[in-house]
Amino acid sequence: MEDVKGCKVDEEIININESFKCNEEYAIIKEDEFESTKLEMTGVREENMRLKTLLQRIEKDYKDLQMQFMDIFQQESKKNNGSPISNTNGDDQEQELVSLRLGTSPKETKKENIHNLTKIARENDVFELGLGHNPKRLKTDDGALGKNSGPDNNYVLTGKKEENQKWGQNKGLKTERSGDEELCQTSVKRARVCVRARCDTPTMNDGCQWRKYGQKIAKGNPCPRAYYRCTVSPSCPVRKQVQRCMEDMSILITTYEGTHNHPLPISATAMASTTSAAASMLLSGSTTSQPSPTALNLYGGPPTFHHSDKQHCFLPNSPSPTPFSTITLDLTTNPSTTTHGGQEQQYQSYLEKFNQASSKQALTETLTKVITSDPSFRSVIAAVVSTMAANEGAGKVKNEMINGKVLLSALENQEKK
DNA sequence: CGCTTTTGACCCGCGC
DNA sequence: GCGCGGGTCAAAAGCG
Repeated sequence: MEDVKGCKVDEEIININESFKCNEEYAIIKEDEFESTKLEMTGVREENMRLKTLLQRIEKDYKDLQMQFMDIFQQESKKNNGSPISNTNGDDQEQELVSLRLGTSPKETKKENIHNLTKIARENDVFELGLGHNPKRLKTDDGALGKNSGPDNNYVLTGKKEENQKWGQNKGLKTERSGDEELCQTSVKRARVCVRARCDTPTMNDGCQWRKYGQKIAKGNPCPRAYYRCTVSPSCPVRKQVQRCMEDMSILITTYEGTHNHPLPISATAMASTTSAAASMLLSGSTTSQPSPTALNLYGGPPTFHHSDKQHCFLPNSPSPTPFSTITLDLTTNPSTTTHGGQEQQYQSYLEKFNQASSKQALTETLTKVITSDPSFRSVIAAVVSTMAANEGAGKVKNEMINGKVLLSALENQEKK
């Protein structure tokens, strides 16, 4: 009996010893992991510091440019005060001002622009989150990029007409605005950003919330065209149209129009900033009086320009000129391109390629304007940096670092040029 | 119950 | 003036 008990005790001792050994080994492994994580974190921290420094430099440059612009603007104002301002000059000036801000309507008064610039300068100290979002716009029209349908919209329109003004083609709608404003309205070039991407789902997940409000079978394409509204904010004028490409059903063509008048979730910022930048490039880069569709192939090769071909982009294909300018961002030629999974990376790569493509088109000037004036770019960086600050996990930090790196390298490249 | 989607009707501009 | 096509509305249906 005693022997049996002794055996059991021995067995238990052996078991305990073994488990102790296991724990010891486990502890050693964990310690190694901890050490390597610590090293990784140190690296990430160093990278973080480097990026912060770079960001500060960019911000400083931005401020300098802002100051220079303000100086020039003030000098111009003084000149104009000395002599009677002709309408043409005034308009030119407005246009110039407008071209320095993404999504700003020429209808904004000079005073408002000064006000906005001052605000931008002030905001340099505090980053704002949210892309393509510009709640501070005071008097804007709605619909195309840079427009807002807020309560201070001074259109006197009702129901459908108002709706048409927001999204439609603005065909001869009569408003009670002054002649001056009407003149501006007719000269406004509206931008639509058409994104072509391979996608096997009904819509591309761009991070934003959309509500479907209509569907139509468009002539020449058996696939129905779906109409979506942004539902993040009830007053948001942004809409998108989604349709499958007739030639390649795996390609989804998404056309965005309008600017979000509310903060966007971070997941939506990549697409919002890209479409915003693309639209800005189109609006300020185009010198033709007639809006001409432009296509950018973002995955290498020379950028493909094509005309308003409904096979590629289902935009209004009436032969008469419309107030819309169109830029097509083609994501379809990259063999690795798929939606979902690596969507975030895709957008980031997309941003980088967008920069490259832009330079290829000798639009560096425009892009520089975008970089220096576009709150969206600042917001992208802001979003990345604040996420880095907020996220404690090393993995998340690393991901955001990658995102930040892509954006910052794009900015660096642009600066070098 | 509230939100979203569906879908036929409607409006509007344009060409003939 | 009429028909066509694009875009939107809004009631009904669907869904969680």
